[in-house]
Amino acid sequence: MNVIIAKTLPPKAAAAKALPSGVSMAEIGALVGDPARANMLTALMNGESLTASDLAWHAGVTPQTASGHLARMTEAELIKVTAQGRHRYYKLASPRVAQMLESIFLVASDQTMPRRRIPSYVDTVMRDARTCYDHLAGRLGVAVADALVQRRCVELDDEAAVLTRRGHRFFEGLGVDLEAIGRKRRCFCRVCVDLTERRPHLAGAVGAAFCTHCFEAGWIERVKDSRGVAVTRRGSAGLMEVLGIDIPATDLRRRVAA
Amino acid sequence: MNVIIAKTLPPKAAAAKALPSGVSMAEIGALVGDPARANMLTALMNGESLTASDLAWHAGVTPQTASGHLARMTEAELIKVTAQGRHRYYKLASPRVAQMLESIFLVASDQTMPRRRIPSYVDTVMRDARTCYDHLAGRLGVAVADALVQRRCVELDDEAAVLTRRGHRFFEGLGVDLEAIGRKRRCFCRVCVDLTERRPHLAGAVGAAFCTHCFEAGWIERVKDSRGVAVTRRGSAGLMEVLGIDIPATDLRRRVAA
DNA sequence: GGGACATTTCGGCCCGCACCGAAGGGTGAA
DNA sequence: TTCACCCTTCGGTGCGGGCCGAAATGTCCC
Repeated sequence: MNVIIAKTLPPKAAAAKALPSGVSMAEIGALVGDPARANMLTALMNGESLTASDLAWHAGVTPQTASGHLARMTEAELIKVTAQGRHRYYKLASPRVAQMLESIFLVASDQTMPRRRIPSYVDTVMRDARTCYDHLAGRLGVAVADALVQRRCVELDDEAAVLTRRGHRFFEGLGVDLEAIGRKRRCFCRVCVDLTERRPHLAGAVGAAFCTHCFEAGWIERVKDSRGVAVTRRGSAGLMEVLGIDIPATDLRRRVAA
Repeated sequence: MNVIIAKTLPPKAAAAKALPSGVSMAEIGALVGDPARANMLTALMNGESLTASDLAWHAGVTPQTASGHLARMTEAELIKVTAQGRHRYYKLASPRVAQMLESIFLVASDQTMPRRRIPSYVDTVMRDARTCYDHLAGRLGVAVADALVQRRCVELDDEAAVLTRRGHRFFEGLGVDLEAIGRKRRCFCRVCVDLTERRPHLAGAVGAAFCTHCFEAGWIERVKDSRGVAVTRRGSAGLMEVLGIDIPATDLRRRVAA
């Protein structure tokens, strides 16, 4: 042990002693770093629970392979499982995990944007409207955010947003229970940069509450096997009435025909 | 194209056609998923630029191995390189990347918290005060945030924060140029959950501006080979005077002795 | 009870890649 | 020019882990 040691002390040993360090971060990264697992997590990003078989299909692997992946992710507490009959339903363990995936997505989209891919039909639906774990995204999400800003219901910026007094009244008028989610007077929301639109939309508690409202009011419906959502006729009318935004009802005929 | 096809269409092919999907996310995850690279990224999380050799040391690998890692991460635009003489300085490519790493860290700390590790001296320094890419964290960061809230300079919640009018005056009194960073009247900041304290502290533009001010005023100094920062005597006095918080100057003697 | 189905465990194959030693540009100092 | 140093590329080794086939467990339904 000489002076040099202090500088050349094995970093790995040092890292092992340290708290949340590169190693633990690497474990999470490695879990997300496999295509099969990444596809599973992506499929779970809409906030729903899916069975092991569903996830195997999304990942494009056999059930036995998927089972191993799911066990590892459950062990690491990235996902949670609830047994129900002979099915086992998996979902993301927490909003924190969803937020992490979201941020990884965002970085990933930075590099993949340049090399253009052929937009598929699935992409079109996704671009129009989709859920981002618990809130709205895509053109719909951005349009809603824009309308809320224009009506002075929220003020927003690159990093965060705040619900104004007028915004409170607006959501209460819609029947959204702000007391349950919002603190005292002020109610903050997180801002989430939209992958496809490259513009901010509303996330956080308020974004989630509005999204829930849209589902409950029958304004939007989940599209099977996709993170995309379809805007119903009633939703199109409702959005126009409430926010003055013109979103045509999603044409599902091509989807249905398929 | 029949009905079955729509359901049993090879998911991998579908993913290839889709936009930012599991595959691109997996690429990023895989990069972060290696211990050596994760340690490098962790080392870069303080926002500084480091040479290839420094990073090799932090990763605990030989220079030639590190070189390969750095090339891959540069290629993926996770980091940026600037040649300077015979040195090559690497730094994180963007705040977005830093934010992603931060969120991965947060998830990673959730799982590693339960199994207690022996707190090393490095941990102690880190817990007291450190930088989180461009803003303050640790006990210092949380104390600053608390003091600002108590003085009604900011209002904050789990997701975001907003600088009040009084807060504007406070920072202007400190000589921080808010015009450069803040929009009109309102100025938002992102909130970052502290890894060690498990409580929110100030991030975003305002957090970064305050951190910069602390460095420029000589209140804090970087600790070599660590993300930790040391509070100077002047800093201790300054923080007491300005925010009324009692942070003793960091005792570096043990560090110097090493 | 028997058969279909969901899910898991086990065993073995094999590809990818992290690692290092050796060697080759490039830059700076003597 | 020569040496020292930083960083890179190349070649070969070894291990981890993702994959599937086969088979076991458990659940639902007839």
